[in-house]
Amino acid sequence: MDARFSSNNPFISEQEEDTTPESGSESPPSSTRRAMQKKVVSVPIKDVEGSRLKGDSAPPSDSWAWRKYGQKPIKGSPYPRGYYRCSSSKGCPARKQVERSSVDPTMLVITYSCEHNHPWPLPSRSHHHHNNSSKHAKPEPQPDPEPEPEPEPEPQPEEKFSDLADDHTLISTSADEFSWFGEMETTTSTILESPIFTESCVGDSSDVAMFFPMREEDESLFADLGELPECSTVFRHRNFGPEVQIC
DNA sequence: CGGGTTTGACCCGCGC
DNA sequence: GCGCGGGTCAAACCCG
Repeated sequence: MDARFSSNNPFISEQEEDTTPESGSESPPSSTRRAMQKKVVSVPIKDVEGSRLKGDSAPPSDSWAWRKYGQKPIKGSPYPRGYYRCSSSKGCPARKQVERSSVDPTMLVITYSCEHNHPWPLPSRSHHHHNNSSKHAKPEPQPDPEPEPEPEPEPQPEEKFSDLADDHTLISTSADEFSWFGEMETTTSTILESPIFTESCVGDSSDVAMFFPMREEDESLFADLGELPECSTVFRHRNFGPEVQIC
């Protein structure tokens, strides 16, 4: 497994493409085809640690809140695919699909989808602004009641924080995850949120409005993140520090 | 009580 | 035209 990690090349397969509006009754009569930016991120489930503990499709909850709205078994994959919608904001079109790699059960494939001109979800810090431990600040689902064949990838790790200590791993995960967002814009001193809120999807409704003021709270946000293993690690390694620019 | 997850059903697009 | 597969919604249930 080291090979995977050693592979400087992240497990991230970025690929943006315009997707026409899927079925869904969201835009029923509208023949408006919204170009959806799709990004696929693959991360070692190990990084996601909690996944196994809480559910198998528990993605590395970045700083955003996602609400699971569906799950379906995918043909060709022994694992089901979880559909998540951002619950950070009300009219957040951002969606996230989490599924396990059919080839690498140890890999978690997260597909982010966002409309070309829509507001991105914001850190759900408001949700966990008071969480300092490994409570439940994340939208992590409960134990996986799914009958997964589970090719037996990992033997039930005993170390829960060990992973957290693994910065390398985390970096590959979170960093890359956000990286794709950054690619939309500059990726120099921008953090995950910058690009996201900058142009990807922003400027729409009151939801966003409430986010702007948060700018100053960013520090607080990071403070919270500091408690979060994933985020904290990422930021630190990135040397980005608590400098977030929502817009 | 509120938020979130779960599960089944429905709908749509595409391929044959 | 039918079937398959994928995606989303909605109701019910559970947890905090």
